[in-house]
Amino acid sequence: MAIRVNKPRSLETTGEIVDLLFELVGRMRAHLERTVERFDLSPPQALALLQLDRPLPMRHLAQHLRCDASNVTGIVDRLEARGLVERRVDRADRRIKNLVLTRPGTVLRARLRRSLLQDAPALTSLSAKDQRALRDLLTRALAAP
Amino acid sequence: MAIRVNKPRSLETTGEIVDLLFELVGRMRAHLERTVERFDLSPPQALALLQLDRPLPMRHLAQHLRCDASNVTGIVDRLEARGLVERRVDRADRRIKNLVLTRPGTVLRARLRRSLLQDAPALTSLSAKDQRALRDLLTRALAAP
DNA sequence: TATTGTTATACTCTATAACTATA
DNA sequence: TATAGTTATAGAGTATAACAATA
Repeated sequence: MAIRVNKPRSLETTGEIVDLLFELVGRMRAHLERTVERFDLSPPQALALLQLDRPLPMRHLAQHLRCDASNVTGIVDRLEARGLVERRVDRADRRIKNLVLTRPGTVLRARLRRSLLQDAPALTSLSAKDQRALRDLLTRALAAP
Repeated sequence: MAIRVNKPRSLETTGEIVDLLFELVGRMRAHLERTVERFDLSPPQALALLQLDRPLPMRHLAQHLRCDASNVTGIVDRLEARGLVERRVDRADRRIKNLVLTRPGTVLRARLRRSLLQDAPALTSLSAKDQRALRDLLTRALAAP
C-alpha cells in the first residue's frame, strides 16, 4: 500500500474556489432579496415557488429547501392564501399532500425566474461558452458520489 | 439601432447554473454545520474566524459577512472570551477596533480551514485541472463590473 | 409501529434604533 | 455633523416535540 497522506489536489485551489463561491453566493442572495421584494414574496416563499416546477409533497419540498418540514407549513400557507399553490391530497397515500402551482402561480413563478436570471450577478458577465463550461464543471462535481 | 430583445446568452443555461449552485451551496452549508460543531463554534463564529486572515475593523468584518455591524459585537465577544481574537484600538482612528487573531486563534483557524477544505463536498471530486478551470471561470465571472 | 403534515414553543440569527466615544 | 462600535429590543427563520390522520 502506497504511503500517500495528501491527495495531489491542492487545498490552496480548493480554498480559492470556496472563497469565490462565498462571494458569488453573497451577491446572489442580495440579488434575490432585492428581486423578491418586487414580487411581494419573502425569500423562503420565493425559493419554494421556484422549486415547484412539478408537483411535490410537502416533505420533499422541505428536503429541497433543506429545512424542517414544520417550516414548510407556514410558507405554503401564505402561498396558498394568495392563490399561487394548492394542496392536493395524494390518492395513493392520503397522508401526503402534493403541492401544485395554480395558473397564477405558474405565471408568477415564470416571471420571478426570468427576473432572477436576466440579471443574475456575475453569471451574466460570462460568455455563452464560459457559461456552458461552468455548467459542465458543476455538473461533474455534483455527479460524483 | 438593431432590434435585439434578448442577449445571445441563454437563460436556460443560466438557470441550470443557478440550480447547480443552489445544490452545491446546500451541501457545503451542511458540511460547514457538521464541521464547526466539532470545533465548538457556531457557523457565524466560524465564518468570522475564517475571514480573519488579516487584521480587520469590526465594520469591515460585518461587510464581509454581509450582516449588520451590531451582530458582529456578539460574535466577536464569544471569540474573544475564548481567547481566539483580540480587539485592538486603532492608533490612527481611536473609534476603530481592529480584530486580530491570537496565537491560539491562528492555530484554530488553520485547523478549521483544513478540515473544511479537505473534504469539501463535490469540489474534492474534481481533478486538479478541473478545479483550476472552475477557479478561473469564477474569477472571471466576479471580476467583471 | 412508522410516516405525513400540523401545531405550539423556544432558540438563533438578524436588523433597527438609541446611545457613547471619537473624529 | 458624521462615523465606529455597543446595547436593547423586536422580528424573521428555524428546529424540536407532541399530536392527528393515515399507512
